[in-house]
Amino acid sequence: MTTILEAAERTLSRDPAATMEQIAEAAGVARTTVHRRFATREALIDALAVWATRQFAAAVDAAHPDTAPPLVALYQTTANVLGVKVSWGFAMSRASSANPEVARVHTDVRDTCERLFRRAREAGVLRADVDIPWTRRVYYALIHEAAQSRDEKDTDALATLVVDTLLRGVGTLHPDRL
Amino acid sequence: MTTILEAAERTLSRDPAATMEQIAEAAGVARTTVHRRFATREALIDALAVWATRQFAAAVDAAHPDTAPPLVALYQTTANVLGVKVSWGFAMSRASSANPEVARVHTDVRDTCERLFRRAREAGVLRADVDIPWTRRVYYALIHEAAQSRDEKDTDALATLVVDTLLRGVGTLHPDRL
DNA sequence: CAGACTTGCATCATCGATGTTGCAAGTTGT
DNA sequence: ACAACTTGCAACATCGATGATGCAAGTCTG
Repeated sequence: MTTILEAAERTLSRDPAATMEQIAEAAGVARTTVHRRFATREALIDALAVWATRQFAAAVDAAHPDTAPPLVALYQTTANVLGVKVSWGFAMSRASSANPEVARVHTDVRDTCERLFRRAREAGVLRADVDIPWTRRVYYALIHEAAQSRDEKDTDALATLVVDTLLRGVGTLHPDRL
Repeated sequence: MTTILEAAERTLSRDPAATMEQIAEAAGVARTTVHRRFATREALIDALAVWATRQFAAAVDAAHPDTAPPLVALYQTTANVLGVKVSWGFAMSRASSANPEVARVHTDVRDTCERLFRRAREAGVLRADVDIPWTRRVYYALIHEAAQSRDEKDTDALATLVVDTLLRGVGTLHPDRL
């Protein structure tokens, strides 16, 4: 059951157009067996998205993004999300899914994320002039990029790298002086 | 001729799995006409990639990334590349193309980019401890993200945003103090 | 105007992926 | 050992996309 979902994730993250045959092969079962559990290809991808999205929601939740101090929350959320994203990269990329539960979680997380950044800005962690939606998009992009280096570093190191890069950038210029 | 390529870009950037039919429709011609110019779908995408890649190479070249002062080169390259990427986003995403010319340009640009960042680091524009490949990946991701906001801002404003975010991040923390 | 060329349209063949079903063999639980 | 369930396999039907072709109508050029 989850064997097939894991195989689908592995296969589809390499090639989003992979066939049911390839997925079945990766799972070590016959194609008809896959079809017995998931009537259509769409149903399979949907189930995959739901499965990963629940873990995503749990990961965000566990970081207390609305209550912990902004910097702590940011780091913790990043680490938790990276943990999920490394294993479920394809499934999590299906943010604009037809499935209402999946769509809901993603917009909720997006809102939570922007709330967190607003708190961070008010706390003086972010500069007063930064644009919140842009900040969120950059943050997502950094997480995505970091998740591609699954093999090189562990989740905590990656989270540090992401937060560090997001807050300080890579330059030497002092924030007040540019 | 370029009409079809432009239509293909428009259509495929919205849906990478779009059919020849949809592309033809977007170009305002019959599907058979498309097939007369481009024998196969693959050939069409290849031609599209080549076309965009040449503009990409020219855009990078025009910014003198190897000779201008690092910060100037970085800004100029960003602006030029954004100009191309906004119009040819799909075609430029085909970096790992089977076509040797396309592949060549992309690896060349990648190298040029890392050289530029190394120069910037030596000039003290980047911190001494930053990882060059990671910096480049973040830079690419920022450009990609900025290119999605085609409508909201002009290329120059986007380039400023990208370079600014890359160098300073969004936080208040002083680089030396974290 | 005449010839060369391009286009649209209708048609056809092919192919790969999807989804279904029946059956035999194997596994699991009692 | 027996019943219920699951799996693999083979076969089949269907569908959409791709690619090819012939022909008639239109455009452009000399």
